[in-house]
Amino acid sequence: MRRSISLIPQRVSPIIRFSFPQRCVPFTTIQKLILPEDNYESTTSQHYAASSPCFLLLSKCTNIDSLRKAHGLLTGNGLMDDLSCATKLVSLYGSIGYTKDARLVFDQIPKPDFYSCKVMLGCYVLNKESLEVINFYGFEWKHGYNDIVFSKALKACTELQDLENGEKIHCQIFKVASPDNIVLTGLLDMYAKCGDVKSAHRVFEELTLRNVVSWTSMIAGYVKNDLQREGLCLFNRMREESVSGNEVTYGVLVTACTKLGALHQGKWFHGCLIKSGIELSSCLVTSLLDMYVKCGDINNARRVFSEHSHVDLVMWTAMIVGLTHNGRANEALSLFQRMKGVGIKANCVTIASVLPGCGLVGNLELGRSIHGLSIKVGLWDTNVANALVHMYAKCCQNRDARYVFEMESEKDLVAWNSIISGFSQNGSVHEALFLFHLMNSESSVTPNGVTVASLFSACASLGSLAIGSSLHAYSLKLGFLASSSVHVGTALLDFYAKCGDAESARAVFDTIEEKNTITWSAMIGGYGKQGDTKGSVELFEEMLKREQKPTESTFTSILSACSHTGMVDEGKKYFSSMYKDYNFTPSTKHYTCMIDMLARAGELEQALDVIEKMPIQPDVRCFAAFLHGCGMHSRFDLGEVVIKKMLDLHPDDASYYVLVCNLYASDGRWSQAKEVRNLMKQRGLSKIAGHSMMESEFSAIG
DNA sequence: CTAGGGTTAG
Repeated sequence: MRRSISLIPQRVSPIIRFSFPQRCVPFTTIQKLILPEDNYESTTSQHYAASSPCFLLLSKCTNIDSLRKAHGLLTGNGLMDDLSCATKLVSLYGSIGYTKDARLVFDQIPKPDFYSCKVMLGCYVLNKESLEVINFYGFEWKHGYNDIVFSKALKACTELQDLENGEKIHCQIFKVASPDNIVLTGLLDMYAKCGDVKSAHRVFEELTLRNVVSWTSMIAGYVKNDLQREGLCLFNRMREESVSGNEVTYGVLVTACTKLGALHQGKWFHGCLIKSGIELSSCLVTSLLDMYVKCGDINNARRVFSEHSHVDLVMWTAMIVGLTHNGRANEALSLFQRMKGVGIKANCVTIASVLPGCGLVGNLELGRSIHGLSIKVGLWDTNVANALVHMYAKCCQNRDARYVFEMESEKDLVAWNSIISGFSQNGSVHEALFLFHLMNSESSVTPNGVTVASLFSACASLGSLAIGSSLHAYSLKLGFLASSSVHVGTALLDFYAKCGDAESARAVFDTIEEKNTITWSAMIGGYGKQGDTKGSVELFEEMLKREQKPTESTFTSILSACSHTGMVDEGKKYFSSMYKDYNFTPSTKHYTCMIDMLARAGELEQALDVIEKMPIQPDVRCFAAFLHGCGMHSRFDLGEVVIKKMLDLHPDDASYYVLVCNLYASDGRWSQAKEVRNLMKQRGLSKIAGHSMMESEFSAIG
């Protein structure tokens, strides 16, 4: 059928016929809007007479200008009383993002029907205005419900994390309808995302028909709420019921492995994916990449990264974050530079991910330039600001940290924690404590476990038993330890251990339910610090028995414990076990322990042998340990051999000269010590004397 | 109706 302007007078258009000429609307305007003859059919609504000229006019409007023009035209001619026109207008405004205009039109409809209400709701849904969806649903909905309306309303609750309204909708669903599978899956998803896994599971169990989507949704719900093991169990059940997973399912499972640190299991899922021939979407590739890199399997991460043809921003970011988490911040930073070189533009997430790396390696220059960049291109949100605060603090730029912090209009919990933890770590312990005081007195933000964990480590470096133990009492009162969080517990344990109170440390250790390697290592180190090598060794053996995997730093703790009490044989055993059984490459720290251990025990030839044969460059601590041993055992002959070598290697570093001075002084050779001091002066070197601190006043533990 | 990367803690 030919539909053109010539048909209009013959169709149902008394209004047009009478009103347009009367109001002197230039006919050409409408002509221009309506004229194209193509695609008329495709823009018709099933609900309204396609022939309505108003509708015809509107169906040609594709941008805000033409729509506003048409809107004015219709209003001016009193055509807005027509329900179909008004509804179409609502839908069009909504489709191009003008929900406020849509609502204005909707509110002028004298008697909106079910369809027009649905269209209005659809506008909010389309533009992800979840709050409006809920408001509209709650207050204006008078026209009955159907599954689609329920689904949309539930989705809005999910996005808003609005469990309360979600529960109300749940009640309504069963009052008025027998919902279909899609509504029920939406309901399950709402509960899961709002953190109510129990209700989600109840809905899931009551489902008569479980498909991939409902299984996946339930598994994802578990994983989102940190119940990875339950998620994996459910996957087994799913397989028993012969439902096979799709790419979404595997994505969720891989994420579960990442959270568990279960590299082996994750690899197995990767294998399943390859075998099943499921195509790897970017989401899935990112999950795999994230899993490998966060589990420390950098090689496989790199393989996934380089084998994927379109590496997008999210993948780059995942890789940067993973490297940083694995103590490879420098590689992360160079990856960030490479990403810019490839022409991929960072967003807020990337910025917030790179900054911790800058703080970790103390790359203030890059940190500052990122700060500048994010201001210049407007990449700014709370997370970026918080990351900047922490970066500046880590780089000892307290003023800058404080500046960015003060500039934040709404300081959230993370903002306070960022500055407090940053100051705690850079040695500005009193500033950290002062900010904690401000946080309590001048903000509405309540501290959490992260806050006190930071402060515990601050107290540890201050050696302040008094402040630390009152903070312990405070934490008990506020319940930060009741949930037996590993983080807080380990920080507290470490605090007592570093203050030399191994007994209290052990008491805390025993209350931590889910101990991890860091917990064990801290306790092993705690015994060592107190000279209780037996305690260290026993705990280390127990750790192995419980199948807790030691890390490099666990070996540092145990080796240093052995060195304190001269347990040379045990030390040698653990050192060789470290690289033979656990495949760890010994670091300078490990070598230092060995040198210290041998030197204290008087095995100075062996110690010298270690220095000469170690595959990495010995640092100042290695030499210090050796020279200390030389002093202890009056082997100045060996000492002088090393001194010469050492000063040749590091002629400009004052700390090495100090070692030499100390050695001469320990033998009472003051004149030679003075000579070295003079040599330092000549070369323009100076060193601030180091000091250690320990509070002598002890108070009861709260 | 289900799926990817982020800031603070040991």
